[in-house]
Amino acid sequence: MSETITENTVQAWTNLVRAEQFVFARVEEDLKKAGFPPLEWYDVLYELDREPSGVLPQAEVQSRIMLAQYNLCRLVDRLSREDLVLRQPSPEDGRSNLLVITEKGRELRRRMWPVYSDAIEAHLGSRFSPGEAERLAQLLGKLQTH
Amino acid sequence: MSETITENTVQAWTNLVRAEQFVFARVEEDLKKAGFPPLEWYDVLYELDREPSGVLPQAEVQSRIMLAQYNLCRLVDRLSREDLVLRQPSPEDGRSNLLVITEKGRELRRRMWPVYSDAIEAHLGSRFSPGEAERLAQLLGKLQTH
DNA sequence: CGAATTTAAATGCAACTGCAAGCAATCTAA
DNA sequence: TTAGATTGCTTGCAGTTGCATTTAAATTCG
Repeated sequence: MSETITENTVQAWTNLVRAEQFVFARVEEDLKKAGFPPLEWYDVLYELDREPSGVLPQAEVQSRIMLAQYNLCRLVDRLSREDLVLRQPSPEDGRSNLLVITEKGRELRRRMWPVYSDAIEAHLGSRFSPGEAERLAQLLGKLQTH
Repeated sequence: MSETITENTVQAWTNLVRAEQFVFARVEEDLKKAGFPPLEWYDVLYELDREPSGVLPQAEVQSRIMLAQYNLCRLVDRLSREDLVLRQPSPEDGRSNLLVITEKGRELRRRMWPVYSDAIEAHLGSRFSPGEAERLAQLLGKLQTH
């Protein structure tokens, strides 16, 4: 038997999907216009750059950003082809890769951030009061755990 | 010069993207497990099915669901290959297609809905009180206009 | 120990997407 | 009216994704 579902829930679902697509597309568009790569590149560079060592196991990166294993594998192919990241065999675990951010990778991330943050502000932040943004973040936070 | 951006805004952005990906993936997974096609198929069938006539111009469908023109074109290829939708030349405008939902298309949409709504309830609705769902929908609604 | 399982990563294939270009019908404005 | 722009749709190509499978290393457990 099918569970009951309220109109509010359906509306929240619909708006969640639409709002995300809408805002995401605009933010990526702004980055692209500025000559930058897609956001998933930023996500990987960000995770590595905020490690003081600049190193993380590939599997750890995968668990932090939301990307299937084979997709991260191929994203790392692209990143290392551009010398933004190095892929090294782990000395501790023969199955594992270590990803190392390069200076070029750190610099790209650094240059992307002003454009990225402006885009977030323009397409999301500017539409909310501080209290609303906080409340939205808090409500959305409830959706991200099993 | 780069605009200022607040921590709350960044958090709202991050949670928006993560929550949407997280919930969307789970809802699609449930549909797939039940042997159903991707959600975009539902979106098209839904727009047509709720028209009493079951007919809409392709361009009108495109403006209602969020899909690039060439992607809708190819989605309609797939839908019509499965006899869920018919693509007819418009008698009014020689450039335009009319999309017509078939009985098979209506029936598929009807069968998908219980699985779909259960998934929305399980992955989104059940995590909120009615007031929270309403508030979330309202906040997200502010993001969907130019 | 050592066979069976699990984990990390990579890859061939088919399907899907984005981009740029194309075609044809319609609209616009001199 | 008619040249030029716009609109609706399609398509070739290159790049990306999902799925299923493979390889190799590490872990589990009888």
